[in-house]
Amino acid sequence: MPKALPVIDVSAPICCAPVSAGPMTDAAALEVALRLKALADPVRIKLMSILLTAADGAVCTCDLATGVDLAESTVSHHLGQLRKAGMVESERRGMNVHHRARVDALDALRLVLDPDCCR
Amino acid sequence: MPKALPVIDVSAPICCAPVSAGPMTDAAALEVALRLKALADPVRIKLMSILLTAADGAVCTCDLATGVDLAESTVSHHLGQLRKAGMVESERRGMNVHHRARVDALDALRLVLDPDCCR
DNA sequence: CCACCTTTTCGACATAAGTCAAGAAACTTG
DNA sequence: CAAGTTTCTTGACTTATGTCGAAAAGGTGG
Repeated sequence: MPKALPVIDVSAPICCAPVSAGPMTDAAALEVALRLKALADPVRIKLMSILLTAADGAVCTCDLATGVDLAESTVSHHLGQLRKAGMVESERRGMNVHHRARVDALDALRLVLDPDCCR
Repeated sequence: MPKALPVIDVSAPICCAPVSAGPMTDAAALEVALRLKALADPVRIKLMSILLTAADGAVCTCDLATGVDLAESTVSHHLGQLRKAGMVESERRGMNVHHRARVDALDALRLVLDPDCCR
């Protein structure tokens, strides 16, 4: 997998380089791929699902760990991936850290994947 | 990465299990993740981009290899991944094989990722 | 049937990625 | 400050993945 290193700030919402606006540059393709990779894991999809459907939209790490039935260190790792890709934001509340899904990032990603985006 | 094997027929368009329709089952999350994983690679994103913007919508393997500047065996591998995930369909035309993007699959995936899908 | 072209399959290799346990870090409360 | 709780980091391990070259498979035309 010898691939260019992810030196990109991928935590900001995707600017604009839809897959259907002409053949993509390598840089644009990498940017999109990095965000997709952050979501391309069953555990992380389930985490997003839990966050998106949570009552007040925010859930602490330990509850997420219970939700996906994995070690907390593993969940922390996955949350780090999602945060690095801008899909989740985290905020400390007392002893706990509450996480919430960034709907804007999800929307931006969906737009980039829209085949009709630029027609 | 000890994960359940992808024994799922992932080449059919996603049925319906949006991330925002309540906490996902493991099976649903896996199904979505497998399709995302197929797209979560810079080369494959660029291939999709080329296919989506091609004049008649279909491109042969060798032209795709030129487009991404990789060995044809590598491109064939990536196309296999995309095909297995239902993102591309391929058809033999004489000596060449022409590939085209499956817009329906892309649309289905975007719908599943829609936070407002079930509200 | 044979020479040639395109595509896929197969090995082999290097790198990336998911998982956990153990320990460090951040915070609260007595 | 000390004890307890939650979270993150680190290290180690196993498995998955992207890449290529070589060879096989599929198709065309003399």
